[in-house]
Amino acid sequence: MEAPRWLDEREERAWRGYRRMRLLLDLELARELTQDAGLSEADYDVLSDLSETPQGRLRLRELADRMLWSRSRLSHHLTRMQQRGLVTREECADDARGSVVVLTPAGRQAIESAAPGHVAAVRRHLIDLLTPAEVDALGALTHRVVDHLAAPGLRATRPQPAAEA
Amino acid sequence: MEAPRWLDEREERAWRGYRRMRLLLDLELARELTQDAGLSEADYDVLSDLSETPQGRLRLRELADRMLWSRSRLSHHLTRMQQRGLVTREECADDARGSVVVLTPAGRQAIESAAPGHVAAVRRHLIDLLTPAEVDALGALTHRVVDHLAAPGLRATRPQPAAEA
DNA sequence: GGCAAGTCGATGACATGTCAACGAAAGCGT
DNA sequence: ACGCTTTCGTTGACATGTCATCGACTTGCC
Repeated sequence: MEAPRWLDEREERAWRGYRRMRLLLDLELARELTQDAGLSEADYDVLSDLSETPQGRLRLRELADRMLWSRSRLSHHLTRMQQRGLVTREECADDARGSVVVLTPAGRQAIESAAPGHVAAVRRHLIDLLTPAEVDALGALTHRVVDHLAAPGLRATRPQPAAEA
Repeated sequence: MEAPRWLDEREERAWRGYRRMRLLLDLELARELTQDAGLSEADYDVLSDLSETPQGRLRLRELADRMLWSRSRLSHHLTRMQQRGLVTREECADDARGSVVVLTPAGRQAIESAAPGHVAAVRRHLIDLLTPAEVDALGALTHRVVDHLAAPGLRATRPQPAAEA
């Protein structure tokens, strides 16, 4: 504790690079997505997860867990998306407390027309800039960090982080 | 357009891993920072950049550029930090339009007592989980992406509206 | 000098995210 | 059957970030 191990030059470079990439990459991807498809990244993620299910429907809780979002955040966001006609809410048959989020035709249309451009942007600004070895390294490293954060005895205050399959 | 090149399995793994890491790592670092030092990540970054200057003072514009923040965002945030006594604003001698952000003693105290814990958290949740080769790879890859985003004729380098022909 | 254009920073309106609290409905143990 | 606890989703208050705009000042050009 007394003697903090500061980051050495290479570690510092990696850490600063990561933070700066996060900022700029997000900004650019969000900008293109808004411009080309009229969606925010949050919208895209919601629609994307929904469209990956056979019916285009998910329990709100299930969707929140998959996205690692708080239910509050998802609920607020769905309200806004609902007003734009991208999704609807239905009552849940098995559990009268719950509700089911349902992709509307407009919502499916939106994600299907947005996806190719978005994937292309991810390629152009990230994936295609990396060597195959770097892609693998990034995959390995990020998953290790995620497992570390999701697994150990952290939590304490937040009943939030849900592990997933 | 017509034939989007979707991500293959390894690319998908890297991309999803990155996004998930970003979410969880940010959440955890912010949580610890708030709990241990009463600072948000934004606060930390502002104080950190300020404390790296000899005088602990910077033009607002200069600080915004370093952080890649919009001036609006910085101005709003400084107002809040000012109310908490972490920084003050002074008029700029050379340019009557501008103002200078100044680190207060309380602000310096805050960053100095927060830094060791924060660096330790960055190590614990990221750096120390990586091999030296991965640290270098992450440094290389992120800088390449950042250069790509900042360099080309892609309109704005910063959150500043650029003229478009 | 004087005017047009650009830069600086602040601000208000608004979009989005967090947090704590709530009512309703399951679940659980007895 | 009955309470106690937990889970579900919503909500309101608030923190934060974005965007457009403004007034003040500087700069460039004639």
